[in-house]
Amino acid sequence: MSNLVSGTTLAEIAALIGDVARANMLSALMDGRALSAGELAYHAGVGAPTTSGHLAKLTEAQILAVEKQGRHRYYRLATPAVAQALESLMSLSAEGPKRHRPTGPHDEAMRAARTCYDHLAGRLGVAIADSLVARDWLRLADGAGLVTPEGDRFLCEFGIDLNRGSGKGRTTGFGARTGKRSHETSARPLCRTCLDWSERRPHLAGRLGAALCQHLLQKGWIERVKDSRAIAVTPAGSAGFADVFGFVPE
Amino acid sequence: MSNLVSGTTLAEIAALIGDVARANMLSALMDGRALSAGELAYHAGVGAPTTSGHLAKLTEAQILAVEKQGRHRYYRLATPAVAQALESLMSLSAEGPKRHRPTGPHDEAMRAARTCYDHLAGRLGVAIADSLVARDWLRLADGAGLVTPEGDRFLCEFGIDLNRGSGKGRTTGFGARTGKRSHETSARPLCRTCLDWSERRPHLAGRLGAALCQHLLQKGWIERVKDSRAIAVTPAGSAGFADVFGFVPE
DNA sequence: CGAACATTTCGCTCGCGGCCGAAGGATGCG
DNA sequence: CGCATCCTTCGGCCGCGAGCGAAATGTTCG
Repeated sequence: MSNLVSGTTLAEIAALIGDVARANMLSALMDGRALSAGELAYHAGVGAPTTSGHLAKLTEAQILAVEKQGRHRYYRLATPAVAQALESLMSLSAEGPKRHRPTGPHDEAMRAARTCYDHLAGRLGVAIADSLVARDWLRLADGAGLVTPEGDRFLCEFGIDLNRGSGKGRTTGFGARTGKRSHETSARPLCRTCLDWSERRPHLAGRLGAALCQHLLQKGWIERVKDSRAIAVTPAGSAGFADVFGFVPE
Repeated sequence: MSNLVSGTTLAEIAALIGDVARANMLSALMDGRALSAGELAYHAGVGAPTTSGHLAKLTEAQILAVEKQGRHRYYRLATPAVAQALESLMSLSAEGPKRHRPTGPHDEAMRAARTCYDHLAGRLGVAIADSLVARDWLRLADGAGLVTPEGDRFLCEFGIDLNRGSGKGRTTGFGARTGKRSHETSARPLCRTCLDWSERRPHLAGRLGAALCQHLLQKGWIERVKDSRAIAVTPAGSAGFADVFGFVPE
């Protein structure tokens, strides 16, 4: 055999994700928040001891980070790169026409709108991306997005300033580090797109995606659904999306 | 438990990758070429029957595509999305400072320069990206890259026209499909970056990355190393890189 | 056609790893 | 303090699936 190193490490990391219990935990953590071991046990559908073992492995592999708070231990995805890897795996799994997924009611809510780590996904996320593109505020190509000057102006008015720290710099994290000319590097705001696993179309990720999601939550247009990654559009949001983005979010 | 669907499907796909033999096969296929079942058996380090079973599973899951040619069966990664997912998993596995990897000689060649599906990675890939950024021909931010007008001019002179089909449109594949305004969408060439698993720094992927790799091969500056994803820089390449990109490729 | 080769199917073994119950820290609260 | 809660460690059970050898299928030659 030839390249041992990449094969085994790839297998190690994938095997950690490739267990139903652990995958359920990771899915639950995909909304970017931290959950306690007990909550994760519930999501995974296994007992506490089993959960503990899984979490130890995932933490050891730096897939999760842990923060102890009193007698609870809160686990979260260690880095944005982890979220990105998980998302790309999920889009793969949607590939085959295969057997139809049961599509429970809970599932349907997720398809409509959900968070994907720090940004919006589902039909809502795709619709927002489409809207920005249709207005020529954003141009997508090759897995990346470029905010046009008009788009930048709109976002500014809307309350998002990409050139400042609105997204808290949590994303992949270059741009500031690449050269010593960080001020110049992001002269034109960029963003990353992310292939939506339910819609099979791109939605907005990266700094822009995170800033948008945060801003919409803050504006009260959308809100998190308890105990789920699903997102609900408020009445104010319905009006707002129609008015500003030109679509009615179902 | 909450979201069954995403968890189980995520686990299914990850478990397929999370086996040493299969991961080795996938790693071997990461150079974008198609390999026969026999060759894959060799790379995986297992016997022919075992290999056959693995390949059947991977094909069934649409991770691989198969093409029969005579008495051989050639397998390749089914889509660019698969390559992207694998790459993101590999960058994850490099995260931990953990135990030092053995770093065999073969491995060292891969770290110096290798192909990553359809583009260049390793120190060479990173150096090219750095060079383009340093000359302000390319700006990186947020996992995406933007070719500046000067950069576009340089690439054109160099023999790469991003606005035409130099990359054969094999990448993630938006841009042409998103709106009906494909001609306008790529008014300013974009590209995707890819976090190098050995260097922990971004290199160029997407259309630009693929076009560059292809062009450098064609120019004879680099060539594939037999039976490996490693890439060797030719004498012509050494001179060329120093001349055009301003660095000596070791 | 028959020999050589590539790949698959079948039947089997065996070891890794997920799972739980019980017991052992750790932390908070009255 | 003493009890309740949250989490972990330990020991043991058990099933899934990777692996191989032998034989079947298919394909290219001479």
